Amino acid sequence: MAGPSGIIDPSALSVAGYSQTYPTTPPMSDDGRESSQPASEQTTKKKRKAWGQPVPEIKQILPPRKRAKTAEEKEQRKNERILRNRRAADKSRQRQKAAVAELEVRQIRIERENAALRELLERYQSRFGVQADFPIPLPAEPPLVDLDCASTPMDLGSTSTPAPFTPSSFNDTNEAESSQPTLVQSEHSTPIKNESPVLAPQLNLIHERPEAEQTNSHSMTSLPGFPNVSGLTQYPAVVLCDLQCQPETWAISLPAFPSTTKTNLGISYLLQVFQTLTIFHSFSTTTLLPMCQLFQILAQRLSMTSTEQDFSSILTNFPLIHSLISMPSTPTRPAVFRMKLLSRLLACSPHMARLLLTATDRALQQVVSEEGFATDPDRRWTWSSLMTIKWVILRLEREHRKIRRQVWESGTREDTGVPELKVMAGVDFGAVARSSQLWQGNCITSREDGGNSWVPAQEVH
DNA sequence: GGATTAACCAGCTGCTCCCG
DNA sequence: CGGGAGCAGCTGGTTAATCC
Repeated sequence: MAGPSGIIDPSALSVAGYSQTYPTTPPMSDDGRESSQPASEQTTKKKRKAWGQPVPEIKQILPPRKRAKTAEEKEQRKNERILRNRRAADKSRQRQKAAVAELEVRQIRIERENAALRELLERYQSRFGVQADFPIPLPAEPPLVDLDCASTPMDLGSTSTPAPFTPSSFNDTNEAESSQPTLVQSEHSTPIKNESPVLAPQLNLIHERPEAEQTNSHSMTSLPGFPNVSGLTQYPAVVLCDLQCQPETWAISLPAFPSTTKTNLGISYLLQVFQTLTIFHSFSTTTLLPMCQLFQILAQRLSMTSTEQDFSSILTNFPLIHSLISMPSTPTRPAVFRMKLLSRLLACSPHMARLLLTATDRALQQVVSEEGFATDPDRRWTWSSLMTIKWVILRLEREHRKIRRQVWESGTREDTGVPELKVMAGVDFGAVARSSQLWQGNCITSREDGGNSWVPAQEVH
């Protein structure tokens, strides 16, 4: 066998390893099958040698690439070739087995991951309900793609299950265009619903249409962490008014295979399914779970009982909050700053402004302390964005205090309604007014207790 | 010295044989 | 009968030998 340097390793050519396997006498002469062949057949069809023929011992080592001249050298080349070929065939089959084993392991792994993701999806659907046009997953036990039989991956999609997952939906240009973020102000009548492609349609908990509220009213209130208290418990959901996105943006369905192709599509199909599930899994872990966590915090009336744990969660999920409030411009859309979303977020809790300001400060420290701040345009944008958020929080909190004061004063006068103040653009007057009414009792109680548990954020800072 | 030729080589695969 | 293993043939790349 020729090594890397082209020198034949005599030990590699040794037939000692085969001496026990091969009989000393060729079986060809023993079984007589060779001799029983007609002469004409032997001449027309080349007869293979008997199985396990011994290879003669290598007498001399021929230099590599040196042409065999004599018959003896040619015979030796032939024998060397036989030995090399035996090893090569063995190696090839080992590789083949390893490849099959790897595919089997991969299949098991994908199936397990698929099951886990299905379970996760079911949990989300049981929590947030199922939207009619949201993709329905494949059956819990999808039929395995049998490459040997006539069934093709296409058959999987031809079941009665509607709208299976397909990554191809991500490539739908129309949908992609329709989901382009466009707005800054989060008004109801604006296409703001398209602004947050990072959010799943399952998060469309509170609809602005009464009928939609009725149909989905169970989704949020059925959660253990979302007590069914009208008013305050809706604020986290109200925040979501900004976050709604078109369900079709997230229509995930499995790729449609050309019906004519039947070979090797099973593995390709599995890989695509795996890719889709990975995308969904990433989305779940990076966005859905943090969002869910945030909403639970907001729903648990952190207004009066803000804890270190709440702050820790806000801090942990601050990048997500940041990305929802402020998005840099892209070649396809201008920069977005969701002022109204921030206003609604602050209206969720009297502590929210303080928590957000602290989280913003920490984020600012982190951005500035990292190396390359001055040269990295992305980091500079983050810094300016955080500074903007900080300034807006302070401005909004000032406006919110005006509104709260107005609400409380009108409440003490037992007026029938709260006259709308002239407030800064971007302030969600309604959300702040409603939250103020809800907190009023608690704050009064706190004051009566002689405590000073609630202090407006701006007074804290 | 460049072009051509043929041996060499590795890898793969269908066929066949052998064995448990 | 299924699986392991060897043989033969094929393919594509490399390289020594040969020719002009």
